[in-house]
Amino acid sequence: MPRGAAGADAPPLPKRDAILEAAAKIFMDQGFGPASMDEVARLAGVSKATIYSHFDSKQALFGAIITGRCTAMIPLIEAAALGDQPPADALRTIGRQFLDLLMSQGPLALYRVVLSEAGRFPELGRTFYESGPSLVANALADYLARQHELGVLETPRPRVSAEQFFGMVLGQIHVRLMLGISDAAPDPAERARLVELAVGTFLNGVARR
Amino acid sequence: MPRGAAGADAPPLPKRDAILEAAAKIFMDQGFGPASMDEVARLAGVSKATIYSHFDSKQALFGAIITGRCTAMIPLIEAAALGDQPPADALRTIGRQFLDLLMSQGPLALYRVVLSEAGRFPELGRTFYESGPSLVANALADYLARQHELGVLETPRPRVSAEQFFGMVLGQIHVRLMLGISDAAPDPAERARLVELAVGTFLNGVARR
DNA sequence: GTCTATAGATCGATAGAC
DNA sequence: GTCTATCGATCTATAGAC
Repeated sequence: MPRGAAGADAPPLPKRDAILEAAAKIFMDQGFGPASMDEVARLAGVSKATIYSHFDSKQALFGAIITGRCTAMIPLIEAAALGDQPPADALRTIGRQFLDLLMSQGPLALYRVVLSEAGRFPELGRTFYESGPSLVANALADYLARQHELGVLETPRPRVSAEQFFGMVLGQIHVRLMLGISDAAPDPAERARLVELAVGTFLNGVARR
Repeated sequence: MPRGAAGADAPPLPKRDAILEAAAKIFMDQGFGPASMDEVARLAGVSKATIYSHFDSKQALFGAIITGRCTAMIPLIEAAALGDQPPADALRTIGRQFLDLLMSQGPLALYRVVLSEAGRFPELGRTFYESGPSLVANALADYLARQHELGVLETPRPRVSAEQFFGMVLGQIHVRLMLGISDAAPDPAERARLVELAVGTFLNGVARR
């Protein structure tokens, strides 16, 4: 793997970048098994031998692509700083961001591919989980722990409560989307109503009395 | 497909049954793509030509297997009759059953396979959803609608509330299991605590005041 | 580094004998 | 119905020329 980390901007290895871009598209569209190196070569405009001069194997190329996509999710999630907003505002904000993120094409396709290959590439499952679901749950858990200490909310197990809140917001939407059920995606207005209902029920449920 | 529906008991076609059993094991273990008809034939103790005399194609065999497994989930779910139990009991019961079902090997492997092939076999996604997640959500939604009419709970959108309750119970457990995260499965005592916490928060949240 | 050409293996599906 | 044997297509990976 020459040139481990290139400069900030930099198109220093045009063919290598072309391979990465083509492989990303094909792996994300088709998954590991059905994707063929011939097709990657054709889309990248290089020969198959060139691919194998940059990457050891199909598995290595796949791993590089998917790991990159997983870590690319991290900034999307870390942007959600809850600070010391009132609980209703904080939950509404992060709930809405969470729902929008989970319904967007990129993370959805990435989750699909990682799931399909979690057996063959166990470390990818952990990388995905820690770059996505775990990170967002930790962000909310930190907020809930603070509100618990402040005496505002009754959340003695903040990480569990955080997961339960996100589970509430999501309901079965993600399952329907993953299964390809038609009309599975609620429009923005309905999404707002779902988040509002979840926030209301959750806050009622964990309010200090 | 000879002998559309056999008699009640009946091992009338031993080779056909051997094929179905072997194919079920291999498809559930490996998924559609990686599974090979040679391996099915070997495990079933027949030749490949015999398989093709009973089933038109690999796709047809796969569809028969998966559809059968999906509809086999139905009795497991319809057993959950909530009747007119008090809300805390009803939610505790169905929440615990739901969590145990989602964590068991059979449905977990089936969900994994259906997800992987939802692109190739769109109708399987719908069959799975309607035999499993939708059925269990409807069962709880019916109960919540009744309690709403009785003035016990404030659940004007019972189907949404049902999905939100199940999402709460599950948290990120299913995601971790599907991704192969080690130590993803809570033991029975922790499972009981998680359900208890979800029931408490949810009922507090939707209680009529 | 990059190409063309191909080795070597696997797989779905079928032909033809019994 | 069931078998053996095989076709034809596809795939990963590499050898060898430039």
